Amino acid sequence: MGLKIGELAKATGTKVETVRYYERIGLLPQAERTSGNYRSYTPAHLDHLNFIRHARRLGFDIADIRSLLDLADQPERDCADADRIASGHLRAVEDKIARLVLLREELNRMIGQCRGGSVGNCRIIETLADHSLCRSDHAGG
Amino acid sequence: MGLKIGELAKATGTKVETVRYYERIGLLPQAERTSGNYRSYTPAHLDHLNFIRHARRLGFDIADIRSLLDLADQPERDCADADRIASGHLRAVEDKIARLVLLREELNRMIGQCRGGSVGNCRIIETLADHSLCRSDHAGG
DNA sequence: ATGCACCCTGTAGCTGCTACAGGGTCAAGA
DNA sequence: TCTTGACCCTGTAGCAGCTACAGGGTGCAT
Repeated sequence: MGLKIGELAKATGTKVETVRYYERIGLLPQAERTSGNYRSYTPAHLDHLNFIRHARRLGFDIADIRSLLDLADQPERDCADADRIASGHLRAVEDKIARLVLLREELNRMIGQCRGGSVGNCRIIETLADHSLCRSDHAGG
Repeated sequence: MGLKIGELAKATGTKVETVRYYERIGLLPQAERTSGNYRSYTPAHLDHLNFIRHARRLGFDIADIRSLLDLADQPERDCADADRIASGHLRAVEDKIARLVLLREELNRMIGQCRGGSVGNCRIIETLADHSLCRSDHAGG
């Protein structure tokens, strides 16, 4: 009657192993078993897993998803908790972007200085080997 | 005479365990040992580790750093190899930024729709639970 | 009876470290 | 000489979030 794990996986764009993993870590509730010991999933499981997958695609980590699922189960609770989790994640994403943008600039600078030729006078290798750059984070602050 | 591991670590802003890890995976050449079985590092090790740390700070992975170190050891080789590695990494960084920017927008939209109140009508939770969004990547492409 | 697609459990691997446990070494001080 | 304490050693397990086996069982069709 219920969905088999492969069907659930296909319906949500998840790998079978990942579904089992979510169950093992307690993110997805245990499924009933058939007489042959196959997992048998309900539409509620489908919703649950869709929620998880969507949150994962948005970059939420497992701990956050646990909290969000908890909240989703208690409709009377204050939305502020969900807001806090999402905003915290947004800030983390913004931080990551900022760090990557700096990185991109530094890489661009490095690559832009490479005028071809042999490794012996390659600016890329030189930059990486440069002593004065090696601990700029420590020297600077 | 040479540097002890703690001294090398301090001089490069690395943890002692990390230095041992780099040696174990063959990224940093083995050090001589003292009579008491302590590792004894040379200035060449210091240069080598500084190179590694700088490349790591720029986000290069271990495999790339291995290649870059290889290149740095062969000054007669064509710089294009170094350029290829660096440019490939740059592209990966740009990809990551692009994906995170999309993520940021989606998170912003989601959070912006939250008008407070109870979880029961929280747009954040609703968005995550929304079926139509759950496999948009499949549906759309 | 046989083949095949699917399911099961358990465990190891991925990246780049980090953090122990349980010991040994070495220089300084009492 | 003994002891303290900072350092060093090896080996192994843990983090996140899966992924990929090995080695077996189930269920349906032929």
